[in-house]
Amino acid sequence: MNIGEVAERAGLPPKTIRYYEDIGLVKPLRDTNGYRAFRESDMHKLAFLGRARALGFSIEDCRNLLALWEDQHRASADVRSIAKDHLAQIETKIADLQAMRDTLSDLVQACAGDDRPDCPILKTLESSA
Amino acid sequence: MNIGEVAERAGLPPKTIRYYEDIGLVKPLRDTNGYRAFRESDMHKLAFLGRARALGFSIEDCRNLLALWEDQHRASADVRSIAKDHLAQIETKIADLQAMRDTLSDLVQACAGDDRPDCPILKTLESSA
DNA sequence: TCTTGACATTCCAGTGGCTGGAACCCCCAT
DNA sequence: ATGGGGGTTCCAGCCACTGGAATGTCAAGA
Repeated sequence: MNIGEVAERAGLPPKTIRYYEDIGLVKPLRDTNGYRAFRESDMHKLAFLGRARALGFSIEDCRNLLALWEDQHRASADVRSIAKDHLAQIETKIADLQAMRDTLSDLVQACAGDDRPDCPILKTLESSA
Repeated sequence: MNIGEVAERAGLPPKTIRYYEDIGLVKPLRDTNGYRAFRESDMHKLAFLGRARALGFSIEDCRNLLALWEDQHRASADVRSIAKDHLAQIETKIADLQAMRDTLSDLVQACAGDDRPDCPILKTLESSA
């Protein structure tokens, strides 16, 4: 399988796949012409990576998840722990963003948005958000 | 005012302030010894930037907000428009993160997290999230 | 006066996770 | 032979810093 087909099937851009090889996440074989030759197993790994990345896992998390996935003797606790940590980070991010949103939303509400210079948004940025 | 004091008062690391000068957001004077000499006005700009960044505005947004702030004849509509666009992006990010959180939360719930290899998290990553 | 230590300076490199682009090679159909 | 659509490599850039090295400056204490 060439990179184009894998890209199609895994739903990842070829560039990303090359990058993943670069950083050692997949190790496709090579045809005599130098083209990457992906096995089914490479495809599955890439699809796995695509899904993990879509859930926001970092590349390093993905690397670890992949290793656990391939390890028959893994403990599900290890997987769960990675996911839980990640979940906590996401919760934090959501909370941060919600705080921003609330503030911003108030400010946008309060601003007339006309052609006059008077602006509560700038006033707030000027001194204490 | 030296960079250390400004950093303290504006709540930004010295490195960040140097960076902001690099990209032209502030233009402090220089003492004869080569040290940056910040005026009160530089300090206020930096504090403004710190608050805008804390609300998640991009550097380019900050640049524009700063220009509007300094423009006596600005229209508040221009400020509001930047804030509204940014707000919309934040809403999108929140929604994305919430979707991730929901999925992850379900998966973490479903995973026993013991020493056995059976793991619904990996199963999901293996085929369709 | 000398030294120490806390400041300051510049410049280069790295972070994460790609993405764009240039310059080139390969293969198949016309 | 030619054209087009693959593939390859490598280098650079994105964003917003951050770390670190090598060096310079200043004020206070022995």
